This record gives sequence, C-alpha cells and structure tokens, in this order.
Amino acid sequence: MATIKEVAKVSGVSVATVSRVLNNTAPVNAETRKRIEAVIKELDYTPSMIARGMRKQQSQILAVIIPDYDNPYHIKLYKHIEEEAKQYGYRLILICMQEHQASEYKSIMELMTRNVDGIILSTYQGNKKEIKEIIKLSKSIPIVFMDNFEFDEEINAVYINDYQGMKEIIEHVIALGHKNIGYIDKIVGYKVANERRKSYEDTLRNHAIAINKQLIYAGNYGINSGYEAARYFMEETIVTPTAIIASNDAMAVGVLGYLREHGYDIPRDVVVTGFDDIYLSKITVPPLTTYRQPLGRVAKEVIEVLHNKIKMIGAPPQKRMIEGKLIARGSTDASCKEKVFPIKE
Amino acid sequence: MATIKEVAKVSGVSVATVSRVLNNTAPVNAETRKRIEAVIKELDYTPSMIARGMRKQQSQILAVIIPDYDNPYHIKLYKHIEEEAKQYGYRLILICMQEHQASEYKSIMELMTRNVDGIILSTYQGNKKEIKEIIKLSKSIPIVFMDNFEFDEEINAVYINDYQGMKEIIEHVIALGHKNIGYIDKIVGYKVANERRKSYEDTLRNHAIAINKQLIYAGNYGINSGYEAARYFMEETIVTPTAIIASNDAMAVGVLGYLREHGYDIPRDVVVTGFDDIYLSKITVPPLTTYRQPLGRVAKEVIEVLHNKIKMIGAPPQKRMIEGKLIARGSTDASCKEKVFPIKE
DNA sequence: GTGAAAGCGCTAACAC
DNA sequence: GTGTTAGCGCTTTCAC
Repeated sequence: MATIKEVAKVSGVSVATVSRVLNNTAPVNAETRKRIEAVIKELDYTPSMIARGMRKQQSQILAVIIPDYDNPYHIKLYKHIEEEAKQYGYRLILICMQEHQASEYKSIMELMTRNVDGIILSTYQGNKKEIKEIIKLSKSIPIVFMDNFEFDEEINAVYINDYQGMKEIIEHVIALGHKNIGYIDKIVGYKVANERRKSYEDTLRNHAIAINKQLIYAGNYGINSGYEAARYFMEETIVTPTAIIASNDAMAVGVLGYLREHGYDIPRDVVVTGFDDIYLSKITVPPLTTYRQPLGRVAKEVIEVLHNKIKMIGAPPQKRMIEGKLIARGSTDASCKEKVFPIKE
Repeated sequence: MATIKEVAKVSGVSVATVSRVLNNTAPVNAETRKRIEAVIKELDYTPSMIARGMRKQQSQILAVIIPDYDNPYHIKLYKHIEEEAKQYGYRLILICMQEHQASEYKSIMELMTRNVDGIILSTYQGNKKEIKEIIKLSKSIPIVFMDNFEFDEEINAVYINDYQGMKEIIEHVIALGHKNIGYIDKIVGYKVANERRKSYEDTLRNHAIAINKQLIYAGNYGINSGYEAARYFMEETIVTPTAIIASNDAMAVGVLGYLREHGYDIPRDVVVTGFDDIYLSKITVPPLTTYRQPLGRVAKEVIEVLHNKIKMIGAPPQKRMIEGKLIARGSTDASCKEKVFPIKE
C-alpha cells in the first residue's frame, strides 16, 4: 500500500500539499492538483484510515450493540443502520451481548480504545446500575439508546411508539370479541417491555376488562419462550385465554408452534399476535398479525442523531419517537387473504 | 482516556517501561512493575488499539463478507465466527454485499485502508474476473474463501462437503421412490452451487434416472425464488415433479409456501428438501429435511486458518473440507415426529 | 533493567 | 499556494 509520502515524492511536492488535495482543505494550484491526482491514481493510493483516525482521534466506525442474533428483528435493524451509516462514510462493528461474558459497559470501554466514533445501543440486557454507568459514559462518547432507558434521562434515544402499537393490537383483539387475553412479557422490563405491558393493562382497563395476573407470562423474546408460554396458557391457567398477545414476533412464532403441535385451529380456537413485523411473521402458518416497525425510518433517525452528536460535541440530547402500523393477518382474522409471496423487503 | 504517557509520568518511569509491562516484552523490575500496574488500574488506562495498530500495522479486526442478511444461514455463520474470533482477541466488521454498489474487490481494498488483519469471504456474488483480482489481493492480505473459488487455486479455503451432502439428500429422496425430482439451483454457480448441482446430476445418473433439464430451475438462494420455482414446477413443466430439491433452506421455505398456498399435502403430494439446516427449517410446516452444516466447526477452522496466515505471513495455503449430516424431517417423511420445540442452539 | 528517540501515516498549525 | 514540522499513542531499536 502506497503512502502519502510516496505520492508526495513522486509528485515532487510535500505531503502537506497531497493532504490538501486529499481533503480539499486549502486551495491548491490546478496544475499541481492534476499532477498529484494522476500520481494517486497511478500508485493506486488510498489514505490509511487508521493513520487518519490516529491523527483526528476518530475512526469513522460506529458500533451497534444488539442482544441477540437469532431474532431477525435485530438483524433487520442492523441492515438498515448499515445502509444509512454508509451515506455518512461510517463502517459498522456489530456486537452481540448474548455471547459475551463481558457486560455492555465493558464492551463500550473496549470500543473506546478503538476510537469508535459512536455507539448504537439496542439491547435490553443491562441492569439498572450498569445503565447508570453507561449513561455516564455517554458524556464522553456519543451513544444512541434504543431501549434500556428511562424517559427522564439526558440521553439520545430513538424508539418506536410501543404504547400506541400495543394499544392498537389489543383493541384489534378486543374488537374481535375476546376477553380472556393472555400476554407474554419480557422478564426484566426496560423501556420496550414496560411500555408494551403498560399499554396492555391500560387498554384492557379502558375496555372494562379486569386484569388477570395469571394470564401474564414472563418470556425472554425468544421463540422457545413463546412456545413455553403457550403451553402454560393452555395447560396451567384456570381461565384459558382465547387470545395470546406476544410482545414480540419471535415469541408469537413459538406460540403458533405450540398451538399447531396440539391441534388448535388459529384463529378459530385462539388468536395470536406478535410485535415488530419481522419477515418470519409472514411465513408462519397462519401469517401473524403484528405491529410494523418502520426500521428504515428508525435507522435514518438513529444515524442522524448520532452523526449530529459526533459533529457537534455539545449537541443537546435528542429523543425521537416513531410511529408504527398495525398489520392484521391470518392469525387473528381468518378472512384475511393477504398474499404473502413474494415477500417484499 | 488516559494515555501511556500519563501512566509513565505518574509512575515516574519512561513510556518504554510501561509498554514493557503492558506487552511483557522484556524483563521489568518487580517493584517497578507493581507500581506501574497500580497506576494503570488507578487511571483506568487501556492502551489505544488504534495507536497500537498504527504502530504494528495491524488492527486486531477481521472482516466478514456475506452476500445477504436475510438468510439466517449467514448470520448463524457470522455468530459462530465471532465467537471463535473472540478467543484470539479479534473484533469483526460485517459487510453485506447485497446492499453495496461497490464490488467485493472494492470492499476489500477499503478494508485494507483500515488495516483489517484478515478477511473471511463467504459470498457467491463475484464474477470470474473479479475473483481473479481478489485472489491476487490475497497475496497481500490474508483471506479465507468459503465459496467463489476453484479447487486448483492457491488460496485458503474452508467449506462443506457439498457434493456428499447433496448425494445423501438425493439418495434419501430416491429411496422414498421418487423419480421426477426437481432441482432449484443458484443462477451463477460458483463452488457451492456447482458442487451441489453436479452431485444432483451424478446421483440421478448413478441411479439410472435420466436428467430432465426442464426440472432444473435457476433461483437465487432467496425465499421468493423458491416460491417462484415451485410455481414453475407445478404450473409449467410437462412432467410435474413429486420431489423438489432446493439447494438451500431459504428456497425450500419458499417452495413450502407455494405448495401450502395451493393446497398440496407435503410430503404426500410432493416431498421437499433444503440444505444448511438453519433454524427456519425447523419451524416450517412441515419441518424441513435438510443437510446440516456444523457451523461451529466451520468457524473454528476458518479462524484457525486465518490466524495462522496472519501470524506466519508465508504460511502455505490451506484447504479444509468439513462433513455435514443429513437431517430427515416431515417434509419428506410423514412418520417423522421429531420434536421441534424447544429449538436447540 | 531502563530511558531516549525514531517512526508508523496522516493532518494542521505555522511559516514563507 | 506550498513546505516544514509537530504530534496523535504506541512499540521497538539502541544505548547505557
């Protein structure tokens, strides 16, 4: 790999001048510029990002921290973030907490030693104490939270209107005539889980349906825990629900798995809903009613907020909430004949 | 972030000595070492990987290039690679070609400017000419190929025994009494596609079944193209196949989607098989017969080969082939009552 | 066993 | 409009 020095030598100028044409940071004689550009092409020179990063104390790399590779939701989010980040010239490091002994805090520290320019934190794993630490860290490195935060903290955050989303789902199910509505939660609830859960309870109450604690099951956002939840609802509760609301799609897939395995007809015997609208929700049998998160939009906001923060070190913290959309499919509505294939996006 | 200089100052030694205790690169007086270690802890100092990288001309970062985020196969592979890479202290950059206008070649060049230590190339996108270029690049940067190569090239490669895998699948289907066996290929065939296709043809021939070109459909490894293939087989071919062999799981999912949509009973009317054993293949209705790739093992070999190459710059190229395993499920065998949930791994 | 100093490839003052 | 130079944080000779 050629260096700036070689380019300078071959062009018969100083490295400063080469740097100037590279960065367009000061006027350069047109002739000289042309000559240098020719040499650059000739030597196939590309500036070392690492040296540049060393000098500028930044790397043009962002890190995305997610809790789980198996949930297509996170991968889809990552995909959109990557696409958006590219526009600004960032590369991404993907970190999954699931695998790591290390805490999110530790990971962020390590990322800082790599001069990562910013961090997108889309996890729901940390404990309160660690979140506090991370919020402190966010004074020294730009971080956008996508979960794991309280509204009153001074942080950057981009998130879906979970409350509204769950409200629409519950009202959809109530409108179908259901009263015994099981709910699958996430065990340790941070923002996402809290909002959805609160919405479930409020909406039931608003429709004069009493909340039955027995119809709330603590899952973990994985397929298996949805399966387990369905088993619990069908085999162990006093009142068997006729509707099962999973607080994400992956768990709903597990619910469908159990119900199918045990001969239930969906939606006749039981209706099922998810949340997120990952592509899985289209290929299940029947396809899943869910709440669509516009992840393209989310990613756009995330990168915008992060980039602002990176450019203007003192930029005020931003919180942006994004609306999703109820998607009714066969798991609640037998008459729904939405054409599933070809799957778009 | 504290620097080595501050540590040196506070400890009352030179940066060289601090560096020595950091890297254990020369004997240091026990007392001095202890003092320095205390200061390191006190200042919460961690060496800047970027400065270290600058100096040592390496970054402890590997890049993984995959063709597609939507196929869980690649994500699962990435997951295993990350886990393995961690043992050696590497971080990973994930690049998906699908999104990028840029070619694989361009991406690799860019990666080089970031001092990436090595590259894992698990794509099937490039054209012959570009592959040649990349093979040239592999002289200057360690690359492990997982597809897109010819056996006789002087490169590092880790791959599944695709030929054997497809052979087992086809023989399984033949044993079930099928003779009209449709096959869904990948359009531009590099190694993976070539091997599977060749195996399909050879195995048919070995069992005295004539190859019917009309029963071979060119897909693209995506769910939708499987759907399209099934439509083609069921609506357009003269002989309608009673078995559909998809050369990966994602396409098989699409096949199942079409067949279900049109009221076929699987496996009674048509049997379907995939390849890879991604988790999707367990949650389809019915679960999918497929060939399991031991990706943990694959990742281990990949990192081993790559790391050797990074450590010993002149290390001879290595090719490692790994065996998979036929997994028969409900899509070929109605009697198969494999318990799907909870999904393991 | 330890320190001084060069240098990795680049950018940005500062001179001219 | 261009060159010289310092320095980003680290490792690694080379002296002592």
